[in-house]
Amino acid sequence: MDSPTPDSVPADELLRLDRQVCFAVHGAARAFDAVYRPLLRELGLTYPQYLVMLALWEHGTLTVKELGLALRLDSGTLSPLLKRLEGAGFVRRERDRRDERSVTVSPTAAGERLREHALGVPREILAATGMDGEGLAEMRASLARLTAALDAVAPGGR
Amino acid sequence: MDSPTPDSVPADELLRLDRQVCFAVHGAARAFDAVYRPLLRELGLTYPQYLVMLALWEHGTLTVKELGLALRLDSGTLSPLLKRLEGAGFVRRERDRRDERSVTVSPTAAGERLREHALGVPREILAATGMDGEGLAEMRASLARLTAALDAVAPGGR
DNA sequence: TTACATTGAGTTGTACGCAACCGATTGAGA
DNA sequence: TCTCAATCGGTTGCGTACAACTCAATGTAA
Repeated sequence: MDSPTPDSVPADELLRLDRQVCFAVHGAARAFDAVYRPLLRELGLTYPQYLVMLALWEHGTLTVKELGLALRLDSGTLSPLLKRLEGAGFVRRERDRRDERSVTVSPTAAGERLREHALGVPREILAATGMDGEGLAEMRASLARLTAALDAVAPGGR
Repeated sequence: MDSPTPDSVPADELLRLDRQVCFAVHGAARAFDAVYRPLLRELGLTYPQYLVMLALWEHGTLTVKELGLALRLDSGTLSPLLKRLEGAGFVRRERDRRDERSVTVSPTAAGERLREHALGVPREILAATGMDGEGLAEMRASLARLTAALDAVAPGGR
């Protein structure tokens, strides 16, 4: 499954081009972070913690494994993150009695209350992008295709 | 300068949508990392270190300040990173005699030799994206517009 | 020239993200 | 049943990234 690589372009040239592509993706990711940070700071969350809360608000209870699949994070990232969320009082962790290997994660009452304060975040983010729903959907689709192609090469997902 | 935010869409809905947008960007960035990692591992570089070397191969010598502007990284990230590159023997750091506050960074002979080994990387990345130059250029432009809009809200860049 | 603000690197502390590994639990085959 | 592989969560170590701070060097205004 080879791809269209113009062999006419000198590798020298590509040493600049390839940077711009991946560089643009990383730049956008960090620009997003910079917009999210002050908003989430008021909630006492970081962006990855916010993602976890979004998943829990939607599903109620998830195992660490399920969270990892949903957010593409492994236990090395999730374990300390969840410990901090638990320390902040937003989340409760308990061993699944039917499978003692699993740990279920659920929002506490404080975690549910936090949801109300988070409702305003998405609209501010949307406004900050300066794009409409259509443009964002299109970009999301493009990024999904790109990510899928990259994933096919490097197994990435956990 | 308000943006088109459809107030008809319930915030509830947005709590899922907004995740997908920013989430897709982060996902693509991490998928890129996963493809770069094994390639750069053979060179003894991480991706941010690779970016520094790209900049130095292109410009020969840069100050820490200039590197920070080019890569959007602050001294808190660059200082230890450059120290590791220096420890690996790819880079030389010296105080600028005309302005003792500045530190200039230059590739060593080993750093220059590394460039030859890095020439193959971009083509492999390009192939992994499964996209042609046109598609990538278009995506890059979209991401640049998005990043610019986000930067206007959160000063981000250092 | 002397205060004072500014600039440029560096350091510290916190939080991801990944690789590599560990221990306990569970499942599956001989 | 008994052994062994697979699964799940956790920990450690390393390398970013950012905020907040320090310190030396430089620029500027009185």
